[in-house]
Amino acid sequence: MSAEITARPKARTQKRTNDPEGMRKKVLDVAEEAFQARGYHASSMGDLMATAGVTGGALHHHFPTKKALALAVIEERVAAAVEETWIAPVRMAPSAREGVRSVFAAVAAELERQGFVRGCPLNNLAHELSLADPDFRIALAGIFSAWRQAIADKISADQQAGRELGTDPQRFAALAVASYSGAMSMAKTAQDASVLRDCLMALDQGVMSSKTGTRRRNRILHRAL
Amino acid sequence: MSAEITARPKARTQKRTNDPEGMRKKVLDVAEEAFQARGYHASSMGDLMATAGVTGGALHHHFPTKKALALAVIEERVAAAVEETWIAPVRMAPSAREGVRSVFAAVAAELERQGFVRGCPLNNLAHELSLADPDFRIALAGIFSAWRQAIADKISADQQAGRELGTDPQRFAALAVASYSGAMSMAKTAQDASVLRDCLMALDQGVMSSKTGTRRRNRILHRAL
DNA sequence: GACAAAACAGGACAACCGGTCTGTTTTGTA
DNA sequence: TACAAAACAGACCGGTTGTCCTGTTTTGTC
Repeated sequence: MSAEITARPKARTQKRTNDPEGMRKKVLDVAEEAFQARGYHASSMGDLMATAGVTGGALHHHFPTKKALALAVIEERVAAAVEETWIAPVRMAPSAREGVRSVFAAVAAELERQGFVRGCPLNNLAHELSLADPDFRIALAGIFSAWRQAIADKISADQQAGRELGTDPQRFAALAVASYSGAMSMAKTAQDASVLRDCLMALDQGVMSSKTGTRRRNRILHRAL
Repeated sequence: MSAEITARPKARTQKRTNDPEGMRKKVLDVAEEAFQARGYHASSMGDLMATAGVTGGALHHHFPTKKALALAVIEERVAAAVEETWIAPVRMAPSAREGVRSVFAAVAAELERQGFVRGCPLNNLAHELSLADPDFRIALAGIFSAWRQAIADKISADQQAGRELGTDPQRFAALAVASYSGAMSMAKTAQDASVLRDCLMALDQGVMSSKTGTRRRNRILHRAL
C-alpha cells in the first residue's frame, strides 16, 4: 500500500511554455538585470527563478550552477554590451578621438535622460567577481582587453592616415577606458552623471585635443554629439 | 530539579582579554581586510568572528548588525585610506599636477612590488554597496566628493599663485580621480599594474602637462617619483 | 566594597542559500 | 505512431546565513 501512495501522480500547477530557446533567454535577461542592479552575491537563485517565472528544474537544466549562469551573462551579455556601446561606435567613428568623445557624450546624455545611474555592467561585475574566481577574472579581463584594443586599433588606423603620429595607441586606449570606468563609478555612487561631463571636458581640453591647434574647434564641436 | 539543571553554571572556554578598545579595533581590521579581499556579501559574520578570534556576543555588542560594521569600516577605515594615500600627499605636493602624478606613480610602484592587485578599497565597496543601501551610498559618495574636492582645492591654490589659470579645478579633479579609479579596476581584473603606468603616461603627455612648454621636461622628471 | 553599566561568552534559531533528485511532459526523428 | 532524448516541474536536503538571547565577567563610580 505504500507503493500506491508513492506512485500517486503529482498535480502539476504550472503549464509548459513550448518556446524553445525562449526560457534560456528569459533567464539570461533576468540574471543580467539582477547582477547589474544588485550584484552577483546579492542575487539569489530563488529571486531569479521567481522574477523569471522559471522553476528550479528548468534553471538547473540550462545552467547547472550559479557560476555557470554568471559566466554566461558575462560572455554573452556583458561582452555584447561593450561591443555595442563602445567597440562598434568607435570603429565607425571618423577618428579615435571623435569616437571616444561621442560615446562619452552619448552615455552621459542617456544617463541624464533616465535620471538613474546603474553603472557600467563590466565594471560592476569585475569588482565583485574578478578576485572571487579565476574563471570570472579571465573572462572579464578579456572583455577589458578587447575594449582597449579596439580603441588602440583605431588610433593605429588614424596613424596609417598620417594623423595622431605623436600618440601611443595603448596608452591612449588605457586612459580612455579608465577615465570612463572611473567616471561611471563616481556617477553611480553619487547618482549624478555630471561627473561624466566633467571628465569629458577635461579630456577635451587636454589629452583629447590634437596638437595641431584644434583645441578651440573641439570645444565648439563638442555639442554636435 | 529542572531548576538545578538550567541554573548550572556554564563552563567558559575562552578567556577575557581586558583590552579596552582593542577588540573593536581587531574586528574593524579583519572586516576591512575581508571586505576588501572578498567583498561585503561574500564575507560572512562567522568568518569574521573566526579570523578575528571574537565571539558572536562581542561582535554584536560593538556592531549590532552587519550593516553597522560595514558603515564603520567605510567611515573610519576607507575614508582614512583615501585621506592617507591621496588627500594628504596632494596637499603637501608642490602643485596639483605634481601631486597627482606622484601618487599615481607611488601606487603603481607599490602594486608592482607586491605583485598582486586588490583594487581601490573605496571603489570596491562603492560598486557593491552604493545601489544596495542609501546609507552606504551616501557615505561612499561623501568620500568620493572629499577626494575630488582636495584635488580641486589644490588647483585653486595653484591658481592663487598665478599658475594653472586655464584649468578648471572640478574637471581636472574629476579626471584625475576617474582615471585612477578606472585604471585600478583594470589592474585588479587583469592582475597587472602596467595599465596604471599607461594611464599615467597618457596623462603626462596630455592633460597632465602644463601649456607653457614643460611637456618635454615632465617626461624626464617622471622617473623621479 | 556596593552596585549599576558596559563588555563580553556562547549557544540557539528561523530563514534562506545553492544544489540535487525524481518524475513528467514535450520534441525531434524514423 | 513509436521512442529516445531533451526540456522542463517541483519537492527536497544539508549547510550557512545574520541575528538574537540569556547569562557571566569586568569596569567605572560613589
